[in-house]
Amino acid sequence: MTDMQLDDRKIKIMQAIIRNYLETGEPVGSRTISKYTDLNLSSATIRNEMADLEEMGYILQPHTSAGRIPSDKGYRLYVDTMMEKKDKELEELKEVILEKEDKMDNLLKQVAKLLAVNTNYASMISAPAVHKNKIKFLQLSRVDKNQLLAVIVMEGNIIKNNILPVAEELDDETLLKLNILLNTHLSGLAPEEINLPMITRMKQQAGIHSTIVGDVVDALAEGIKEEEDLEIYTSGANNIFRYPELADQQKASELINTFEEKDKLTELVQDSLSDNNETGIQVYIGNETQIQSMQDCSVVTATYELGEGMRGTIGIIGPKRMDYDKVIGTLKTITHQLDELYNKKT
Amino acid sequence: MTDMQLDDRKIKIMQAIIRNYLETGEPVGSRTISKYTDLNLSSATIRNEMADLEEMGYILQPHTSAGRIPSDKGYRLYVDTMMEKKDKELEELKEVILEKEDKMDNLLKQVAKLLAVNTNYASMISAPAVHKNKIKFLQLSRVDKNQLLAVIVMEGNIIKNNILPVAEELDDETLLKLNILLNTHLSGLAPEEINLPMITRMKQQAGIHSTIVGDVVDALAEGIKEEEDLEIYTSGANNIFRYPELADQQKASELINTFEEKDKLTELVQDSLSDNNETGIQVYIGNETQIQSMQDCSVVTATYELGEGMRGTIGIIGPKRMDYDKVIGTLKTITHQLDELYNKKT
DNA sequence: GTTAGCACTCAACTTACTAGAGTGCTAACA
DNA sequence: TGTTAGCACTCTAGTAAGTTGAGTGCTAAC
Repeated sequence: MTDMQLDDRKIKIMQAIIRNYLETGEPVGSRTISKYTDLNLSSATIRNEMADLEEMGYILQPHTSAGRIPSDKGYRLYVDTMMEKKDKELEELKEVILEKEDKMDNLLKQVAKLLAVNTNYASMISAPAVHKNKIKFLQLSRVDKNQLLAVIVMEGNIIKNNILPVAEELDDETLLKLNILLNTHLSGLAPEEINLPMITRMKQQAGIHSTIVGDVVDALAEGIKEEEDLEIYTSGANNIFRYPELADQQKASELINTFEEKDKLTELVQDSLSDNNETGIQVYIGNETQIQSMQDCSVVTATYELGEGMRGTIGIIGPKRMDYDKVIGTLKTITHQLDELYNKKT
Repeated sequence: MTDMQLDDRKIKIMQAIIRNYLETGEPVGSRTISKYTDLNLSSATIRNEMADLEEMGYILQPHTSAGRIPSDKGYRLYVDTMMEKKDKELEELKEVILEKEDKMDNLLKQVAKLLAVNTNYASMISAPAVHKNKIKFLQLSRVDKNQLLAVIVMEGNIIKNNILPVAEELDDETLLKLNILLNTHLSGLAPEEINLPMITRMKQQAGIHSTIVGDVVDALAEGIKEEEDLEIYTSGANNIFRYPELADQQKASELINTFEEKDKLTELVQDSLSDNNETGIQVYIGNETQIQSMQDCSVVTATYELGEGMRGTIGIIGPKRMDYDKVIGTLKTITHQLDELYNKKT
């Protein structure tokens, strides 16, 4: 009972079950395996082994007289230890992505779409978070009598704008002074390095215009906060209809909703960003995501990095029987491409 | 045959059929109508009338022994002539929207969501197109040795940024001069008013820095172009699962795809913007949209206007048997709210 | 340890039947 | 002439019963 071992034969059978199920989506029976593998065993023997595997929790039966399907534990085994890595089709995507947009959000949308189309699963991508990113340059300009424009350029040329209302009209000279003040104090810093004493000092130096300094700092803070509930783009939601196990009305509706609302996806992205394994790739099977509506899905995420401190997440959402090999390969490719793209541009 | 008239009684019956069908979504039979109306007619008489209405094309039978459902022509009749206008529930939404975000895209997303939640249909909203909008203010600043930042502020405080690479480093004075040059020539103009002679003149005045002037103009042009393939936000896509007539896999998949891809929606928005009827409200029933995947849907659109020349479209997408009264009411409310919001903010 | 054989199970499909809602038509009525 | 009662007919949706086939577990023999 408890001393059962995952010996070599069991592993081979397990592999055969999963491979077959990934392809067909149907429960697989003993007879199929008996032919599918090179073990030359009869279906009866396979049946015995399968009974063991079931007891061990790697496979389960939808109903008494059906074949077996992998359990979450079974998929996990497969992903962790049994998958073949293939490092091909790097080339295929190469050109597509490189010619792309310079605007960040368009690029991300394109990538999401590219992924969805290539894999036939749904995809998501989170905009890189910039909280560790440094301020490169600040500028206040007068838009009209009682409005100032504050432009903040961060490392990696991420730009934030804010319109600030002002009570008194400022002359050019004051504006210039304020700009110099702000830049000498703030540029080169990451937002999290800006502390209260620093702000107080700046306000002192700004004299009667201290409120403006306050406003600029607020604008900065807001820019950061905005970045923190990260922007997520999704694509290929309708791909879920390709997989009967996800396509019934109830599930489809909930899934579509999850893609649209995005707040659940944010959790997922946060999680994936925080967990630092060496490859940057993570696989969530079924309930491992903690997202109710994704019980019957698997999610594969990868972290990409543009320069220092700017990390985002790409993810593929599909049925549990997704083609993990291919998905992981594709994600690796794309993250490499993004790296390359960034290095070329700066 | 051909001399059949839509007399009073037929209209009343027609109305009863549609009302009933809007509520239930089931084909309605003669007996139901005979009770539903105050006409005090037997089901047999109603049957005769219904046969007429069918011949005239206002209703149809899904199959021989079922009741009747309205045809597109029937819905059209209803929307054009028979609908009760109700101008209520203006109040209910009032507060929700006013406290909202200052960032345009967030506002639009919120509005889309508000609509979807309130109506239980899918919604879309297009960002206001700015092509007629005037340039308020331009500014070039030096980010580092070989990069300039061009900020363009348009009327209504719409801001565009562009990073320009430059070959030679510019000193502060030249930069100031260029800024003055650009602002004196361009501010106050709508992008379409900027013509070639004007550009040439500016380049002349800029002397050796004429390439920069060219770059700025390009950046402007690009900003406009970007605005022209209009941004559209959607919400409530999963609401389609509430209506069995849209919820089967095939249709749902296509619809979800249409919402996601958005290019088809763009056509719709274009159309709705170009057609100027006095109310700004338009109803597309079934094939009137020309969008294949929306054959079984109706779309109601409304145009909103923020200041001069900045018009966008809001739309509700639902089943043909949508509650047209309510939808039109809600759209009117929202467009008013948007107007108000704009007036308050400027 | 492996396998052939057999009884058993159960979802999925087919077929036949029933109920009920609705129609069109005819004939009678006011 | 318009309205209505009545009736035969149609067609979907739902139910029940039977059939098929893939698959299992178990036993006994190799």
